[in-house]
Amino acid sequence: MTLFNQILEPSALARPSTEVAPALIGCTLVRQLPTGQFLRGTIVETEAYAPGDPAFHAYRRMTGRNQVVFGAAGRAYVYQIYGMYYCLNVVTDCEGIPSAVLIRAVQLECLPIGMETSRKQKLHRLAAGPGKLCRVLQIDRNLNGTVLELGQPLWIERRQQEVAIVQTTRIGLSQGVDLPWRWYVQDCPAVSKH
DNA sequence: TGAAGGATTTGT
DNA sequence: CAAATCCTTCAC
Repeated sequence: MTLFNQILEPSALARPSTEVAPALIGCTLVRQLPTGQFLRGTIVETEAYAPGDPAFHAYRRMTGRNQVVFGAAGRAYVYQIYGMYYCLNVVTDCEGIPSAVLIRAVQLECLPIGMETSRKQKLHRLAAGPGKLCRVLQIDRNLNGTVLELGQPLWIERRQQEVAIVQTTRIGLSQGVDLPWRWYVQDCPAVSKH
């Protein structure tokens, strides 16, 4: 029996974020907790952030917070937002080119252990949004800079089936609002906003 | 050293 | 529509 699907080859992420973002739709995000428990979800919504993009944290210059997105592809960029949530990005493109893909929503495969009694929420809404996703997968700043590969706390597995993808503008921004750099699975109930 | 504001979420 | 909540960034 196969325990894991084939992980993404590193070269799949070493491309511009606007190519990687739609390519990640349908892939599986895997989180291994310190307890050893695996949490798995299908990526159903992404956004691209690229050089010259005024909405990007790396728009102006390298800082302590954003330095990981200037590095090589294949690491996690995790930052805190509004003092209480975290957002998970996948660093893409080549070293020296700030570039990342925000993972906005995943469809969880099953309810995490211990959540049965805590909340009566619909499974497909538990990770519908970048902040909710990090909350349920227990992703915080400790995972910033983590290499996304098998055996690490986070990794990504290749898409098994084709899905219908919709491309639109990004959400929640004050700048770069017209760039069509958001992708999501058509008619998917786990997407943050349809 | 301080102030402004944010790639969000939730409840009113 | 506003609060929650705190870190990052930029200005002085």
